[in-house]
Parts: sequence; C-alpha cells; structure tokens
Amino acid sequence: MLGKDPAEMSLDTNQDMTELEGRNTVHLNQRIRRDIEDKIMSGEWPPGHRLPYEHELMAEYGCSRMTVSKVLSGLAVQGLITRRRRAGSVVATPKADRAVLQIQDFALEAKRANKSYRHQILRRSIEPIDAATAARIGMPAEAKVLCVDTMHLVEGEPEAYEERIINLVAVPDARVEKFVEAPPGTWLLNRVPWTDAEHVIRAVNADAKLHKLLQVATGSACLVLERRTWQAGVFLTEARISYPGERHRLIGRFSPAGSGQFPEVSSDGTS
Amino acid sequence: MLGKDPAEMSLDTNQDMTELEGRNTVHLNQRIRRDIEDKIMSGEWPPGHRLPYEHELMAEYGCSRMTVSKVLSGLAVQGLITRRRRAGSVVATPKADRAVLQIQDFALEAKRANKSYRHQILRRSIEPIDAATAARIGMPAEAKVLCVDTMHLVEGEPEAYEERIINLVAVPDARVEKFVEAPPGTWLLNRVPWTDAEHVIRAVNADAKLHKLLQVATGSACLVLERRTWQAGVFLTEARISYPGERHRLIGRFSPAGSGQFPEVSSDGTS
DNA sequence: CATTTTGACTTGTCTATACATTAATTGAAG
DNA sequence: CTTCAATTAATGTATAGACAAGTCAAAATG
Repeated sequence: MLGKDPAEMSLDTNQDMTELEGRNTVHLNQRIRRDIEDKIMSGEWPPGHRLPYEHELMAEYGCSRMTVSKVLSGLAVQGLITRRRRAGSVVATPKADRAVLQIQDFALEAKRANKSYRHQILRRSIEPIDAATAARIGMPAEAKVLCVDTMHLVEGEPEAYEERIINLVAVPDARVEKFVEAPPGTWLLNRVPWTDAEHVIRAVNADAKLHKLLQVATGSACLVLERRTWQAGVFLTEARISYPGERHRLIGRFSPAGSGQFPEVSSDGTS
Repeated sequence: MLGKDPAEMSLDTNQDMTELEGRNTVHLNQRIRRDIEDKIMSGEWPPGHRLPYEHELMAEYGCSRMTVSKVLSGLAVQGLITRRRRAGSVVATPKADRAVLQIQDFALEAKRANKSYRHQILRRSIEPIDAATAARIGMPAEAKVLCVDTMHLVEGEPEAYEERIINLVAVPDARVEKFVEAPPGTWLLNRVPWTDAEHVIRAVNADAKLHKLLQVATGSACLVLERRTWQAGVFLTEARISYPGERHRLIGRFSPAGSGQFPEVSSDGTS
C-alpha cells in the first residue's frame, strides 16, 4: 500500500463514522444489539429492568426507528427481553430451568476424536408393533413398522446399542433401505425433518442382553436414552439407545437465550 | 352467537381479503411466515430446497420487500432456513440432534402430582474447595465456597440427593441463608440470573452412601445430573443431583425451532 | 485453455414516513 | 372515592426507495 501523508491520516481519525463502518462491516444494528446484550448479560440491567424506549435509542445512536425496532424485536424473539405496547421493553426473567443436551452423532464424534467408527446391523425386520408400544406412540396396534437393531462401535469397542422402530407409512423409503452406508439415525436425520420430539433418560442395571452386547458386567449401571419423534403429529421413529454407564455421559453446554442456542445464527456470529 | 343469513355467509367467503385481515388482525407477515413454515414442516419443501426469491414472494403476496425480508430473516434466526446473497434462501438441514430437558423443581413437581414435599439440609459449611473441583469450574484453589447437601423427600420417601457448591463471591447473600424456606436450587433460581450452564448426565451404581441416603440396594443404577452455571464468566454454583434409577427419569418434550422452544415467544403464539 | 475482469443478481442494512393497535394515564361524571 | 371514557404514548406493521456487499456466471484477456 502507498504511504499516506501524516496530515491526511490525522484527518482520517477525525472522519465521519459512516465510511469506517462501511469498511469494517460492523453494522449499526450489530453494535446496538451487542451493547444491549452486554448490559443484560453483565447484570447491569437485571431481569425486570426497563430498557430505553425506541425513540431514546434512536437519539443515542442517531438512527431511524426501524433500525432499533428490528434489534429489539430480535432480542424479544430470542427471549432476552419482553416488549409491550405503551409499557416499553423490559429484561426478561429467565423462565424455566432447562437442560439442552447435544446428542452426539457417533460417526461425527469419533471423527472429531480421531477414532475409527463403524456400525453393525444386528436385526432388520418388518413386524406389527406390540400393544404397549402402539399405545405409547399413538399408532394403531395392527400397523407394521420397521425394526432395526444397531451396534455402534468406536475403535472396535461397543459404544452404544440402538433399538429403533420406524413408521413405514411416514418413511416409505426405509422399506428398502439396508443402512450399510449410514446407521438408521443418521440416515433419517438427513432425510426426514421432524417437528416434535420427546426424550426420556433413565439409568438401568445391565441385564444379560446388555452384558453381552456392551461387554459390561451384569448389573453395572447403563444410561438409556429413549427418543421419539413426530412430524406434524405423525409418528416417525422411536430409538432406545443404551450406553455403558461408566464409559459414557451426556453433556450439554448452553445459554438460556440468544448466544449459545444456535451455533450458526444469522450472519453475526461474533458473540 | 347470532345466526347468520346463508347468503351473507357465502358472500363472506368470497370477500376481498384485505378488509378481513384488518379486522381479524391476521397480519400479512404472519400469513407469509405460516405458509412457509407449513411447507417446510410438512416436507413439501425438504431440507436443501431453494425457496422463492424475495421479489417472487413480493409479487405473490403483493407486498414490499421489507415485509418478506423480515419474515425470511426471522426464519433464518430460528434456524429453519439459511440465506446467502446471490444464492437465495434454502431450507436448512436439521443441524444436530439435541435434547431439551425440563429440570423439575421438586416442590412444584410434587404439588402438581398432589403429593407432599419437604427437604432436609444435611450439611451446610463454608470450606475451601479442593483442587479437582477448582480446576473443573475455573476458580482459584484457595477460594472458599458454601457447601450444602440437601435431601428432597416426596411423600416422605427420598426422591433425590443434592450436593451443591455455591460461590460466595458471586452470591454473597448465601453466606447467611439457611435454606429453610426453600432448598438452595429454588432459592438461587429466584435470585441470581445465569448466562451459561453445563450439564452432565451419567449412570452410576449406588455406593454405600447412596444406598443409605436414597434407600436403594447397593449397586442399583442411579441417575446423576451435574449442573454448573456461570454468570458472565463468573462461576455461580455446581449441583450434583442423584436420583434412584428405577424410580426416576428425565423427560423432555420439544420442537426443533421456533414453536415449542420458548413457551412465550413474542406475540404470535399461534402455531 | 486458463485466468482475470466485469456484470448482474440477491440479500443485508438503513432511512423516513404512515397508520394501526394496545395499554397506561388522565379526567370527567356519578 | 369509584367508575368509565377519552387522551396519549409506546410498540407493531407496512411501504417505497436507496445503497452496500457478497457471489455466481459469463465475457474479456493473457
């Protein structure tokens, strides 16, 4: 780059902000958003604190109402603030105590840890579901479903045992799928969008079956994750995944609203 | 309700939409949003499907670009679609498989089931934390913390055993709190807002201590939930809660994006 | 043929304005 | 003092236009 005249540079620092903003692509809405998020997250504005009115923020940042309005609406959708007409916007009080767990994709997890992964299909059959299961998932008892049992192996060692039921009415493609490329969980995830899910996590003592499959002592504690998913009210699939208790744990890291919820939100992934 | 003249009703159905919209307060952006959400949720637009350009939606709904742009931006923030300049907007492929668990407030849970609840403080002392814990939570080893062990009893039976550490620097009020009115978890939740949390769920075999406290057989499977919370980078508290495995399960019901995530999102809670 | 430049297209941000909707406040009547 | 209606202040929705910034594809160049 060409050297600049010192006098010119000193002028630059004193320049109108608009051009610098354009170059740095730090947009005004991002600045407003970060300022407010920081005040809330730091506790400077505790839950219940009323934040400035739109016209006050307009004056503070010297911008139009649409700009601050969009920022505030976004914060409201993320659950950080609540807005009411005439009353203004207040910092939201954290609602319920919720845990978000990232259920690991076995293959992806293994790859990240630089370990080998493979799976084995132990069973694959189309059967009518039994009465208990039918009642649990809300399907007629005579309906036929695809049952797939899968072992997940990492470095050759059993990592998890998965028993899955797939509704063939909702996922007709599964009737001919052999699940050699990808295990049923991954296959389904990449194919069918789901709208509702239910998780149940339990601790059980290993019975003879789990002892044999997971190679753990009979009676040792195992973690069982049951996951049922629906699409617009139609049952899709149920998976019961059993992990060896000592070797495995479910971990979740998250923030109540905004920041950590969705890793790849919009374009301003700077927080 | 008053009966309507049949002729009038048939006219109603054929009427111009614009006036009805005004009366029913069904706003255009909501209609566009619902239309797109429905197409995605129903599978009509599978993951990867490119949705209409903004100007196409403008033409379809006869509105300005800002309106469709706001809708699409909102869907992008919710993670339903991804947008790229020039390339357009596409239906997002569901990212990771995540579980959301509602951690129950024991007292509230019991009340809902019409059962009695009480808690006992088994230990309450201020101690320097040990090295292992200090490293885990990122605090200096010599720091003093409040340790509280609590039994949660439902109908007189042991429901869960809770071992908690509270950072007195972050929560100075805890130094004099005796937790007789409310157990430490509830007390903290109503007092201190948190910004980050981490959960670990494991299955363990009951040792002698858990056998005695939870009145379960030694070796029987127990569910252990560890929860650590921070506020703006400052450690707040760590809780290890042990449940009898057979008697307890963690349940979560949720939707991937938008709908069920936050029960009281903005104003359009119609989906 | 390979590489660079140009152009066109699509989304991102922002302005300035208008009217609708809701709810807190004020004021008047009982 | 209470009750109900009118005022008013705040957010919600929408428009039309402008320019910026990526990014894909075709055209120009070596």
